[in-house]
Amino acid sequence: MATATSIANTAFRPGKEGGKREQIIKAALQVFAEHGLHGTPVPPIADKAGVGVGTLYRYFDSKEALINAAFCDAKQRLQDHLLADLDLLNPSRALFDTLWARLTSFARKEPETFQFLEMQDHHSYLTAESRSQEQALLIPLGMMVIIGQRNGLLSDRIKPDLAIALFWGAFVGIFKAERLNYLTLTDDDLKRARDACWLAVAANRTEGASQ
Amino acid sequence: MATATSIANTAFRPGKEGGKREQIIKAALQVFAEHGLHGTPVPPIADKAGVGVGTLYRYFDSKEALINAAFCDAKQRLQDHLLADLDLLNPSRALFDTLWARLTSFARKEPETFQFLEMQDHHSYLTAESRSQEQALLIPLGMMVIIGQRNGLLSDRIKPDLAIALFWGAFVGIFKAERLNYLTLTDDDLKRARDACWLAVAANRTEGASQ
DNA sequence: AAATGAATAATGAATGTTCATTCCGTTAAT
DNA sequence: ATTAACGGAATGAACATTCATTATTCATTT
Repeated sequence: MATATSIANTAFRPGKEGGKREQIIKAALQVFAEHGLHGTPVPPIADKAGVGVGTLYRYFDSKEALINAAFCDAKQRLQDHLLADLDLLNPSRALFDTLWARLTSFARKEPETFQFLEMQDHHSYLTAESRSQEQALLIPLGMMVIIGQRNGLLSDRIKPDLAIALFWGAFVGIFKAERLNYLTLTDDDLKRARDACWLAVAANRTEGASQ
Repeated sequence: MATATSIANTAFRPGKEGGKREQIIKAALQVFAEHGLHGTPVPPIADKAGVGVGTLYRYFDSKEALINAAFCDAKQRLQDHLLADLDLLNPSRALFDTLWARLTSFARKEPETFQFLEMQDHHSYLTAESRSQEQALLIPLGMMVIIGQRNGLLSDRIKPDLAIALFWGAFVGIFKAERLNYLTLTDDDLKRARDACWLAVAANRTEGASQ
């Protein structure tokens, strides 16, 4: 057991042809998204990746390790896609629209990745390291909201974490509804949804109303 | 007189058919919510319900049947809790607040039930009948939104299904965030979140704006 | 009332299946 | 020819489900 582990760990050279690790992660993501984490056996993943089961275990110590790798990879890609070249310290309506557009294009281009990331049950699997990956997205967004509130752009009636959860939940909700065939989302629908979300979090002149 | 063994046994009142079916469904719900559908073996469910595995199979043909029963039961309870004595055909801000308050009290009183209902992976398990249960909640809500839009109370820029998905997603999102310890929700937070959601779906004078 | 036993309910060890992981014969690279 | 990568049958553990056995009920008899 210890021997196998060290072999897999020291494998800095993934065969002669790179990309196999990637293939496996990509395949894992798709199958996991479709059948759930506990729900998918390892062999189908290897199958989809076009490698043998034994090979898969050369690259990952266990199914759990594979899950964590897939999670980190997916989260990283989402972060890069969302935050690349974005000046979060200068919130504006345009910045909000950009974020929405990027979120949308991600959910459209990689629906399985998006679904995978929203699955409930990975949290029992994730290592501390995987969990911290979560923060890398949340913290910048949180700062953006704080600044937006200071600037008077965003409503300061709800705390930043809550605003993010609300917004994120709404976004996830409409794509989940589409996936389950409760509705279809046209580009126009997405724009209207975006504007509705903006109304929820933006500073609003009718605010002082008090509870 | 009976032996010591039978005395101990009769203390638990075995044999008599009491709400055993209910017990099992309730236990199943809790364990499923915690470990996921594929993730929970049947024996722990029987354990938690205080019955033997064989007994569980007296009441349910299979694990899948149990999942469906638990799902229908949970959905029914949510529906009853949300819609009881509610005049959905007369939408108003007050009605919206009532719905929110009921949703909140449900999520607070039965967090596992709420989580179970939002789990991604039941859909591959559900029978047609279980699925139709879904509609029993969605259809009345949809009607309410349609009427609200006709009345000028709700924005008609987004279609009813989308409004519901947005609102529902936001609600689920904030409770999910709380469950994962990304935030804590005070009663005040919940009211502010409610108001933010209202802004997202309510008719708004600044509407005609940008495309 | 107390006793009986046929009918019903409950049980958990036993069964066959599916899964994660390993192991070793084969293949490709140098 | 040597070494490392590969694949998939083989292995043992965990699982869903069954079934032979035990416990409980209750209508009937005494």
